Amino acid sequence: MTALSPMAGTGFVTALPETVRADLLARGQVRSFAKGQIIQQRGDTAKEFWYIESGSVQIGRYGFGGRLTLFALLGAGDAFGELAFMGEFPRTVDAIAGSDSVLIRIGERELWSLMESDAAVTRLLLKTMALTVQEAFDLIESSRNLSVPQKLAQALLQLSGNQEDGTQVMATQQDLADLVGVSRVSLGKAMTRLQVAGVIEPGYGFVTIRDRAALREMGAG
Amino acid sequence: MTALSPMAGTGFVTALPETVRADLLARGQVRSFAKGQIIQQRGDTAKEFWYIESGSVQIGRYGFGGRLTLFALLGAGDAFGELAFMGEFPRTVDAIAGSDSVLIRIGERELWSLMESDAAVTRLLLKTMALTVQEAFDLIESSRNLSVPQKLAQALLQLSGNQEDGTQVMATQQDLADLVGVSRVSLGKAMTRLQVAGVIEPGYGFVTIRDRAALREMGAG
DNA sequence: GCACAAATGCAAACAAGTTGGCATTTTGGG
DNA sequence: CCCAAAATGCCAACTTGTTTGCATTTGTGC
Repeated sequence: MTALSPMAGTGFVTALPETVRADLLARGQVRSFAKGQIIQQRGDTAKEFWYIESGSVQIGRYGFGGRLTLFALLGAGDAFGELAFMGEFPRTVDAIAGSDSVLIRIGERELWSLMESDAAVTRLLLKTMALTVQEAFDLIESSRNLSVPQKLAQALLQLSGNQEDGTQVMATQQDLADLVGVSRVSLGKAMTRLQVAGVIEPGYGFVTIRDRAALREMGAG
Repeated sequence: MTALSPMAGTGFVTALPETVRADLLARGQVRSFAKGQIIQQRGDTAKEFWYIESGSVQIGRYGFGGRLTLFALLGAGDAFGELAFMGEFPRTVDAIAGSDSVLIRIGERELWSLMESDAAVTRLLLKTMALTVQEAFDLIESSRNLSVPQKLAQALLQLSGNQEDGTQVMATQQDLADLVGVSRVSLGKAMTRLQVAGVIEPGYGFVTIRDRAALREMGAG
């Protein structure tokens, strides 16, 4: 049911005051995307800002030889697209619908006008981006210093958000492998290790979180 | 002579209009740091913003077992500290003087007031942070998909800024290893490979860039 | 110029992940 | 209910990088 991410939970939109949030979403347009459909591509000059109403979105880059580097798996309540918007350069990441999804598209004009009318929006945007940088640093640090099981534990922790034990994280082993940055084989092995430790239970296209506390334990040094 | 970085060159301060820049620096206080001295530490609640007048600064994290993960080697003209400032959370990275350095400290109040008096400053800050995120993503992508020689080539390219061939990058192999995220042994091997290819010339505490074009070539896929 | 610290070079044993290939299981659509 | 596609399990050879330890070179301060 859940599909959040290492970069999710910054919750820019959900952190907005309710009136502003409603205003923003009211100005947006609803768009549907089928699983696997491309929402944005590297090089696109469009500057929309997206809010995920339902479904999930993969943020990453298709590289050399079809190789995929995922930076985040976003879920309902998350937003993305602020980078090209703020940075004033073309999109530098691809976004693909991870499942059938409904997004709300907020145009450049709408967001700018909102920023001008409410300073809190700007400040929140800055804060959100600062958090994104920190999380990117976390990703780099763990990718360098942790073992695959540890990285998997961390990824699963964040993917499962703050849900209680028993939640299912909807992601295939390939998804997780692309996210963690290892081969499917290595990810499978790590999965088995977490399973025998009793902290997770692998499924077909999902993973059941059995023991978040233990998972947190394993993810640390 | 040069000591820039993977995250440098965003040049927030230097990109400011000259009058604004002078104003900002005038409001700051000059501070000197000896090589190896700690400028800021994880967990610090201070929110200063720093501008590097001369010298170099290492941005990273000391982890488990004294292990160091470097995110950037900054040089004169670079600025840092905007993350804790914007994000409103304690420092999440350590900053250490890589050599004897002179920094200009800009307090929280000064930066806020400047942001309020000039909207361009805010916009530039947003743009700078967006760039930082992109560069962090680049780091993640290359750390996953490139070989050590390729990563070293990229690091050296950025460390050497836009200087012409023949510049020296002031960094030890250990520095570069921490930056690239590999052991010193592996870095040494990669160094040798770039050397026999004729693109660089290793020194004692520095590396001479012989052929930037070829270096760029090697850094790509 | 000498002593000592810092930086580099090197080598073998070891650890971790990748690749490529194939078998098996599960799911969902007709 | 069956079939094709998707997802998972597994294996062996291979590649890459780490670790440990020590030798050598280079620079610096007295």
